[in-house]
Amino acid sequence: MAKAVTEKTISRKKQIVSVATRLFHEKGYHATSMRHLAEQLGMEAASLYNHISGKDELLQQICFDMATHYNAHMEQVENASSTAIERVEKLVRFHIGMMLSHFEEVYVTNRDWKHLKEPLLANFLQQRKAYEKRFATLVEKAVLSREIQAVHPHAAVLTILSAVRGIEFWQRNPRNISAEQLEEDMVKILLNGLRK
Amino acid sequence: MAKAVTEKTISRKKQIVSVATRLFHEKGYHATSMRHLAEQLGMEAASLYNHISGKDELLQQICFDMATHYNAHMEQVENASSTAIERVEKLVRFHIGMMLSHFEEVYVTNRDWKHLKEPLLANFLQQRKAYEKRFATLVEKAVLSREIQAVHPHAAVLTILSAVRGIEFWQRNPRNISAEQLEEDMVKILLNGLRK
DNA sequence: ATATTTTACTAACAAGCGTTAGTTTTGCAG
DNA sequence: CTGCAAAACTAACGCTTGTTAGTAAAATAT
Repeated sequence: MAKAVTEKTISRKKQIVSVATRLFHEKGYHATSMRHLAEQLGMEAASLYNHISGKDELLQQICFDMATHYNAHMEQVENASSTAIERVEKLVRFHIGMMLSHFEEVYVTNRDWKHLKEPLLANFLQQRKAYEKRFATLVEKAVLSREIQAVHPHAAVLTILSAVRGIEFWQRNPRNISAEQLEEDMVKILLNGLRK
Repeated sequence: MAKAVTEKTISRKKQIVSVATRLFHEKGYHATSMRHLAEQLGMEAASLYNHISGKDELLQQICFDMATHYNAHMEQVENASSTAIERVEKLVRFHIGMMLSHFEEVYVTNRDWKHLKEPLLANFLQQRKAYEKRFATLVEKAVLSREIQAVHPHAAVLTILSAVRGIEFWQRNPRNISAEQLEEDMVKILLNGLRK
């Protein structure tokens, strides 16, 4: 054999996914063409197919990478020794942190997962649903132990997850307020909103 | 003259915009083709151009309709005789109501405004920015009159607007919880979160 | 150094896109 | 009933899309 699937092969592929993430974020999945993507990488569109099977795969890589990342963190939070409300706060801060440090991937996943193709679309949706369920269970525990007020756990999760998503507006216009203050204010509103 | 621009002409155009809204919501702006849109209306793609100038115009109609709607309501709230926090609550409930009653238009506007073409894209962004500014001013007044805790007004607006956007997840899966309870829980979390 | 594999290239495909031109049908006004 | 405008049709345009085939260059292993 000539070269195992090591370093450079992988790094080239990762590079492609990385640039694709940026373009998908800027223009959206369907409005991004393989030719434009190739151009940004200094190559021809046809050459991309030496590294990936098709445009689909790029979106898959992004979305399922995120899903795996989220699930891994959820496991970690569930296994930590904390009160229920502390776990919820950890999740809130994690999601805020992801929006700040992995903005483009999160953004693309949130907006373009709809364009995944069918066996994987169902898989993705199921993972997302399961994640929200685990999140809701943690909120429910905090309600039952009277650490927070009586809200429907699903409504709380919905509110939290989407509030955090709003950081995308801040990313477009980050001058008014620092990332740290945004995080603190957002945690303040959401956690104080849940408390009694 | 044969027929003024009345009833039927307008209603046909509105019908087109209405179906386009549904398709844009389902598939996104770029993934929706004029041929598919026409098919859903029982006509040929070319016939659409007797009613609209192009695909762009459909997106414009949707986005600027929403912007006008929002601005009109903002004016109404500003002129109402209420405390600052009451105004904020009115806005929160208005946005929740819009997500529930005009879901598809709001969704498409939120996601696809990026694809507006240039003189109008700038116009839209400026309107959006101005709206957020007016919203933030109301929050700031509530902070200054000590009705709510000291948060950065922009962070609060960001949190509120995006939390409400999360109703799109509920729309996909409305069995777990009623619209009314969702609204009450969301208002509870957000308003209680703002209060001291 | 040679053999082998990986990666890039050029050229082209079939399909789909938004849109226009020209024509026929429909439907209301006089 | 006639005339005219609105709204549908067919056909086609130029262009872009994702992707494949075949080949040349580059990089690696022995």
